[in-house]
Amino acid sequence: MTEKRRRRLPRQVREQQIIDVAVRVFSKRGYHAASVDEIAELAGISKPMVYLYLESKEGLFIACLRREAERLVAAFQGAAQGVVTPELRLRAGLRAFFSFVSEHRDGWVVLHRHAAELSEAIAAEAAQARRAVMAEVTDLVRAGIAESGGPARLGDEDAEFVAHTIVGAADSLTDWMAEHPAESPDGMTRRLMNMIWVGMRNVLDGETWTPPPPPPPS
Amino acid sequence: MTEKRRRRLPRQVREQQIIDVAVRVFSKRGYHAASVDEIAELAGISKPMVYLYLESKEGLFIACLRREAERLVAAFQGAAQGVVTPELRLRAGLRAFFSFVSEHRDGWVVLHRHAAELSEAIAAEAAQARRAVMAEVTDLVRAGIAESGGPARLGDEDAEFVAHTIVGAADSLTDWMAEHPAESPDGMTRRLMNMIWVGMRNVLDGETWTPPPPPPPS
Amino acid sequence: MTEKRRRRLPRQVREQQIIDVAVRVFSKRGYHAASVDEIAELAGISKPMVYLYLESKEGLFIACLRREAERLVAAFQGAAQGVVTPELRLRAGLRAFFSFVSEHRDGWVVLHRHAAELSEAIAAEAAQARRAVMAEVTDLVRAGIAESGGPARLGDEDAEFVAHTIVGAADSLTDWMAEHPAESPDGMTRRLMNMIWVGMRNVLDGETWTPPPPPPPS
Amino acid sequence: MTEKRRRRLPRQVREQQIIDVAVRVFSKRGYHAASVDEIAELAGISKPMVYLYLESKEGLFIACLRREAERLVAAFQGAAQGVVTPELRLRAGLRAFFSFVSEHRDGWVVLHRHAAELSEAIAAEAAQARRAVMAEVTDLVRAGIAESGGPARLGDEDAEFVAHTIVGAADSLTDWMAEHPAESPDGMTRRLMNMIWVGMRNVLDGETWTPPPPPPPS
DNA sequence: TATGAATGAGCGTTCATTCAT
DNA sequence: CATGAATGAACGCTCATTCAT
Repeated sequence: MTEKRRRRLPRQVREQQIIDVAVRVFSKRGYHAASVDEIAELAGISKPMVYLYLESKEGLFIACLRREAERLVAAFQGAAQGVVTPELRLRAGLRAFFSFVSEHRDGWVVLHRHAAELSEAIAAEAAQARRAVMAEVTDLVRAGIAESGGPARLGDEDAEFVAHTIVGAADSLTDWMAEHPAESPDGMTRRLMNMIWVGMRNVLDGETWTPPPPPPPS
Repeated sequence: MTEKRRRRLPRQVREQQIIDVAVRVFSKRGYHAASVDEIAELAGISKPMVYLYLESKEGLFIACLRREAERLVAAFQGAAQGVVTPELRLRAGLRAFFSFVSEHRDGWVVLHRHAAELSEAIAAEAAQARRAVMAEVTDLVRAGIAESGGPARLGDEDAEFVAHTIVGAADSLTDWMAEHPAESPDGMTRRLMNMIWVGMRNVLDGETWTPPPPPPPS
Repeated sequence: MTEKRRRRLPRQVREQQIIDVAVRVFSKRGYHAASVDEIAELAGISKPMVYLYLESKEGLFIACLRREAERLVAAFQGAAQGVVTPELRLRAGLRAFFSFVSEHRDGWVVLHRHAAELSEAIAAEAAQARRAVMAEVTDLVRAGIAESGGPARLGDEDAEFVAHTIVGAADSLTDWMAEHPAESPDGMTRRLMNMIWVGMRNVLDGETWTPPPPPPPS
Repeated sequence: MTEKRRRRLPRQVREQQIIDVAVRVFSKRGYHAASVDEIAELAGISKPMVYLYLESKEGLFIACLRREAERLVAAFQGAAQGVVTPELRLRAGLRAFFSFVSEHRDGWVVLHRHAAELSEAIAAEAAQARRAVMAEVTDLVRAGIAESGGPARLGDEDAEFVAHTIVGAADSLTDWMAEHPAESPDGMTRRLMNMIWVGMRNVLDGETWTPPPPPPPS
């Protein structure tokens, strides 16, 4: 028998093991298609342990949500640490995001791509987790423009609009990144900064794009 | 029997009725949490009819996927019809997208936000549906820059990068839009154009954003 | 294969079959120890049918409770039909009870002997079923004494006390009866009437038993 | 650690503590719905202790059964101690019963109202416990009638019939008593003696109640 | 003496799917 | 064209019981 003898582990360790596995499985299958059986088996324990420590499938999923949200927020905050110019702070944030997704793709999927299939109870928790992430970005944006001499009248609306644009773009680009494995988080960041930095300034400065005049008939 | 006798309807009509309901239900519940029972009941027919016409739950979902993808692609194509300048074509495409989501939110959700919970068979179909949409946008982008005197050497990579950015931003902004019901598709489009048009030109022209020099020590 | 081909039966018939079996199983095992699996198997159908028709294990048990309570109350009422003197009405009621228990022992067990293990939801239903039976007896008692020239001041309390005595005695005697199979419902009734008729008159007439004086010391 | 450290207690004490709790829990929930987890927690010890001392859930229940039966039998015997006339001995026994139920309702429930849900092994034990109680009452009845000049030919059958009547009535009256909290064991006893004493004499003397003649037609 | 860690087995429930009419 | 009747298979969850310390 090559089977590993299950060693008795203290609760905290087992709990993290379970959550580690659960994030992977939830990410791969989605909430409903994931089965507690599979999670338990991959974690090398029996089902009742999962229930003993995490209460229910819902509880397990929420634990995953919370941990991954905390990790991502921590990544943001760590990245901005000590960076002074707003431009560079945004860059650092984006780089942190792309690094996080590179290294914790499952975590990001669990956090961001399960809205449709969740029970009301979980949906609330998920919304809050996503709001926490979005808030970090919004802060980055708002602080950025404020410090860089932007208009004081910057509204919440505009900042949130920009944040949604950036997060959505970044999220979508994780797919692109998956198809271009050579691309590093640094490269992604440079590309995306290039694409949005100027536009962001436009929006936050209140400049408005207007349709060009129709070309003169030849 | 006061109950209304269902009239016997030709197959095509019934099929569309079923798909209409199914899109709503799949959108609200997600693929796994949606039950064929509920769909049949809301469609006012018995379960075996669903299987007679759509083969299986998977078949039903795929039918939904295809129809909504077709509708969205058609919306893009209709919007670009007769519009000459690339800038305006992009604008028209975005406006079509936001209109589609405003009016067919369920369709968009089914198309775009169920990646995680799908069986392999469906996932392939879904990926293709999304690729079809992404291809439309990529074409818009590529054509745009080509006509507007952009570099001939424009790589597929860059165009796809930009397309991912735009689609991701637009997708994410549907959430923002849902929280700001006063905003019209036209308004959304102007805001987003403002944010990305210049950056897109930068990227496609090969200009690169570089980190600013560190501020001089005080 | 001697296995009987399951015939397709209309809902009402199947429902009664299921309840028939369920009463037997609940009676033998008690609510918690009874398994829906066993009930389904003995009924010759699959588990989902039970849930389709009876909603849940609780629903199934409540259906049993209701049907048996109705049957017993009907037996009481049928027995009293056309009997004029109160004494004979009580006798008829008791005879009906003993007949019911002889022929539907399981029904009586389900009705009367499961108080301890029921969920709050079911306990309420069970209490009501038992109250319905007790009410029949109380009426019998009250009507009896009233017509036979008993005191007008007969209180609800006394009538219920007597009813409890009679029902409790009769219930307990079903055990005795089970150990004396030769005894007929008629015989049981005569024995029990003999035992309680006079005492009942005493109680309802307000006569009170008093401890006899201590025997004179020798 | 503000938590009180459980003191190590000698086996006998712990055992009684566990049984105390178990009687309460079994009474409230019924045998199957009661969980060893709950009992252990309420007893303030860990589950393995329960198994160490009582072997199994069955063993625990049987221990409860035995202790409560012993207590009730002791109560009967203590009550009859030194009472000479049979009438008063019966009265004393009934009073002891009602007192016991007033003070140990849980014990009585465990003893008497769980027939339906017990495993064969336990059912036998429970039947024996109930028989022990019934035997006490039967003795009371038999002794009573014998001493008071009743017929020598008194059969076991009759005595047991009477005992069943009395025990069943008394049991059922515990419900009535629960709804009339003002009633004391003494009051219950007087009421019940009033109701059954004469009838009991009738039965044991061999007198038979006969249906009255039909009323003359008017 | 005492317990935290762990599990095999089973139960209530649901769901996609099919059969017979 | 249309459906009421029926089920195999799986899933979430719990429980009595034991092991290792």
